[in-house]
Amino acid sequence: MDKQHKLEKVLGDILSEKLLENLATNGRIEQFEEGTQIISRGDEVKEIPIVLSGTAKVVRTDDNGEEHILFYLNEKEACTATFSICSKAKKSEIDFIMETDAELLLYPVHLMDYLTKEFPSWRYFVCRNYNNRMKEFLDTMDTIVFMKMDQRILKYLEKASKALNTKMITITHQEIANDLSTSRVVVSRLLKQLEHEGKIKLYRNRIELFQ
DNA sequence: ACATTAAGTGATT
DNA sequence: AATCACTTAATGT
Repeated sequence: MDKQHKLEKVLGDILSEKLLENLATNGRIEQFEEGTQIISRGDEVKEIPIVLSGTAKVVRTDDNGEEHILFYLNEKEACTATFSICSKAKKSEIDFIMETDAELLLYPVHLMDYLTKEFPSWRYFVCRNYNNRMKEFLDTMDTIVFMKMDQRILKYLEKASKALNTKMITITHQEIANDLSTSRVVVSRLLKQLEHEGKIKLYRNRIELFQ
């Protein structure tokens, strides 16, 4: 199968004919085995990778050599981090590694400005990629907030306990939810969790604070 | 006993 | 974490 057809098959529904043509002539398609690393932090990025099949991961390695996965890229996805490098030959902030055997389209970075200028569907493609990342980002934000909510509830109870000068706080889950602008269900669940941890004891309309 | 309101749960997004 | 859709438990009348 020639390059043009392969690209058309994977990206045909989001990229225009002309753009595919350009990608086919200027880019190259290459197979990589699982575990292959094609970009390392500090490398000068000359080609932007777009995943055609398989999965790649973008990781950041810290000073201790610990790998932290930033995100995975599946087919039709390109690394947003490499977009930002754009025309300027900048150094990579990340490592780019194959999570599975994968096929990539590698496109010269110095031609990207041209793509952005000439092809609306390329701009759309870039936005779409940014969007995917943003969604992921919001998801992780949610989990971060989630992890903090139980602490917020505990703090809230301690504050109430101090203010009312009693360990037995008369309050409903709904009221706590309103004050912390979350839902009653969430409060109930986290309170239950705190109860299991032995930090509080639950009653109807009352919460006893240990400690 | 019955209705009302608070709290608990599982499944989904 | 939020929301939905129930279920269950506690209380008031």
